[in-house]
Amino acid sequence: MPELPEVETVRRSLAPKILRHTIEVIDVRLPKIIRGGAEEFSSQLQGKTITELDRRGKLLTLWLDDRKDALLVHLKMTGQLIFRHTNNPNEQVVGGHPWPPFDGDLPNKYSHVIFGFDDGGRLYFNDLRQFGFLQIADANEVSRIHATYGLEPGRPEFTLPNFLQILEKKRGVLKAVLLDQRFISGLGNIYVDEACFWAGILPMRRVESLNETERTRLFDSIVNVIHTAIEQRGTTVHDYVDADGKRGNYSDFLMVYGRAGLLCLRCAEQGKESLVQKVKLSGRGTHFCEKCQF
DNA sequence: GAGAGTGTTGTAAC
DNA sequence: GGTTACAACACTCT
Repeated sequence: MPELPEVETVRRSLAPKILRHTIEVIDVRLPKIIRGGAEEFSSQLQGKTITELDRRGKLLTLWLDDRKDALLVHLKMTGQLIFRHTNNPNEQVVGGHPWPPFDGDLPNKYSHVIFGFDDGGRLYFNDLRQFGFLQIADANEVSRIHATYGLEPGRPEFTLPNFLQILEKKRGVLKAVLLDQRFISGLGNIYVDEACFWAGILPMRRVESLNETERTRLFDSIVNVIHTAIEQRGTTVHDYVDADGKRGNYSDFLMVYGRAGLLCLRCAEQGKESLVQKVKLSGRGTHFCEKCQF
């Protein structure tokens, strides 16, 4: 599940490969993946150079040429952006470069959009569940979309005072609040559960019931979880890989997510015994330890 | 082999 | 405004 650390890892691994390179060929194999129509999409991208690679929350923004338009990419649940240099001599040559692309396992049946770059590089947008999308937007539209995203861990504005200030206005179940991208952007199911664990707070608590100490612990936990997860190049549960096709290592650091029925590691460390619980909250599988989260 | 579970986001309905 | 349900989808697990 690509959340902030995964999308950031894709951004970092992809940037050196495509920045200042020009898109020569676009192959849209599943038109419904393109928001706003596949025909215009291809004609608008043809011959454009990627000049900047931004991220807002879980949304990637690939700026084109003079920053007038951008290519937006959302990976949703199972999307991948994998880059390869072609090495198959039997490929047909189109526009001075081999086409169609083929490199070992790619493209596969989930490769819905393929970009061919001027240096022979290939960018594959794969998506098993087809929830992700690609979209061309002009600078105004990009600003409007970016503005819908809330305070973001890792950015300078993500300070304790700012966090406390916006939390003050929120009501409802903590899990739902933390998943709300308009409030805090970038957290998904995995990191919400992990942050709540580190903060020692139950995700089913209502935010209005949290005291200042708990709110501060929550802030610190979000910062630490996201920071460490980026350091570890994200979490791979099923499908997530970076632009090199590599898996993320934060899977080894998970304390509650995916550990239902297993011993709580923090309790075990303190000589206590408790099993990680799993319930459904806000429509999502929610993991916690009932002994060390309150 | 049927059915549930997996989770992001937008939308509808309460 | 919070909350729930559901839709998009395909694969894995029970």
